[in-house]
Amino acid sequence: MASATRSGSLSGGLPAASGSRFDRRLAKILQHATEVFWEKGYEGASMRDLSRASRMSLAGLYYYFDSKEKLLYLIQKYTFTTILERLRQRLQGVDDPEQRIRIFIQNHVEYFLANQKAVKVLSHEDDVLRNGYGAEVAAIKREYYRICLGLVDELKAAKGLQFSSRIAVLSLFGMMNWIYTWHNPRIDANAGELAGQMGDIFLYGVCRGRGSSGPPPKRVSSPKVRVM
Amino acid sequence: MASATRSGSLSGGLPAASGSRFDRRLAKILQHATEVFWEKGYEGASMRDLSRASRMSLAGLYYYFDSKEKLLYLIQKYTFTTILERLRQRLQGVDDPEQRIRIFIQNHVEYFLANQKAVKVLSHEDDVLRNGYGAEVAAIKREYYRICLGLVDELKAAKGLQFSSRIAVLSLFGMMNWIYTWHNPRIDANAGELAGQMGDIFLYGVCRGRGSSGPPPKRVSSPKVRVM
DNA sequence: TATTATGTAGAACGAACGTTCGATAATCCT
DNA sequence: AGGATTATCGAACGTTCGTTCTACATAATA
Repeated sequence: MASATRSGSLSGGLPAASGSRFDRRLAKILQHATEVFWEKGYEGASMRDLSRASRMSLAGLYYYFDSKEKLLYLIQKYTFTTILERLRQRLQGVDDPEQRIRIFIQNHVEYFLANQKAVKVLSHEDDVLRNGYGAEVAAIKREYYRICLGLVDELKAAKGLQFSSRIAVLSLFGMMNWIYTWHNPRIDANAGELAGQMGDIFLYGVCRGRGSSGPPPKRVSSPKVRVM
Repeated sequence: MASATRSGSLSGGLPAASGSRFDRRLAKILQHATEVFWEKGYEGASMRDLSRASRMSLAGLYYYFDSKEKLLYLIQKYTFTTILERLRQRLQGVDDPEQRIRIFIQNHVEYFLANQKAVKVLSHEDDVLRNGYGAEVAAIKREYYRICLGLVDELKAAKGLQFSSRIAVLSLFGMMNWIYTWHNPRIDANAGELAGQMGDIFLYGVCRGRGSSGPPPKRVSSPKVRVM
């Protein structure tokens, strides 16, 4: 008789680490669960794995949330909400469209590198949440996408460019979201440098590419190929 | 007493659809399995799901392969081998570095869109294969990456550019591999157009970005942020 | 200190999991 | 046609799954 929806600060607003005893314990469990989901994937991770990682009995876990699915929901919602909140803060007071896009990239990459495990669980277990939970996380994600789309549209307007905002934005997300599959902190650049380089590729790419001045690029003709 | 390693053409070289009765049946099963893995993920899909999709009994399936893991291996190896083989064919006889990169992108995007389901199973279930199977697929993937890295290095040499090939290539892979998460055939451009736009972003991006002429881009200073 | 919330654990539930076995049906050769 | 090989099946194996029940410990309140 308790669990899940009661969480004072976690389920409603944010921070997890401050708050009631309940909240703090739940936050710890979420951290451990994130690690396990990161290692084995959501479906591949068993409640017994989570129990072992949290050093709490199987039954004890269910005092804090009422299903494995809700656990994933809490992780995803918390992670995404945090990214979005920070972005809004950093965007305040900056007007130059190019700079605003750089801030977006910087914020995204920085968070992704600092919280690789959480964001893998966010990206990789994208479509396992059903119904209400899924819809809620999807809504936050859509809002985040919409903001980036807005930034790109501002840039287009300011510079008089013409290209598909949708494809540009989704390509940018691809660059950034893929990082978790390859980044090696021992050999790869840090977040700032990485964000800078991706920012360069993206900004120079869309400013010069298609619709702007310069000769039309030579495209590739696609041969007829049998598929599968 | 049969299964798996006997497959004449599937396990050794390619085509799946031509060959012995055994091979043809196995190919059909693989297609159905791909669909199921695509829907539910590898861990989330049960052998009973596969049985239902293939309209063959649970036991009957095991006549064709000896474990669920091997099934995933067959799908991944076949898919990846095909992409690589086509790339090699298309690259033959083309010398211009920029054009060669455009061919790479075109080939990748085209295959990804034509085989979205197989490709998701390839990307998404990247690290579930263990030991021998995992190593073999990883080797093909590394070879594919190495080719792309080579193309970018050719471009750098030809144009006297300076930037991190590794980051550039991995960003490009990110753009392309992310497609399966968002592409909607009803509203999004076809493969050729998509490949063209991504090619533009990438090529203009790396040619102008960092190290080339022009003013150094204004970067973003990263504020101190608490994380988690 | 007695009493009430709050937190934890052991053991078990039924269901679903991947896999195997022995028997049967379909197909192929001669 | 008849025997051998190839393909398929129902039924079950032993595990592991997510979840729940009941009982017990700890902390907060009075």
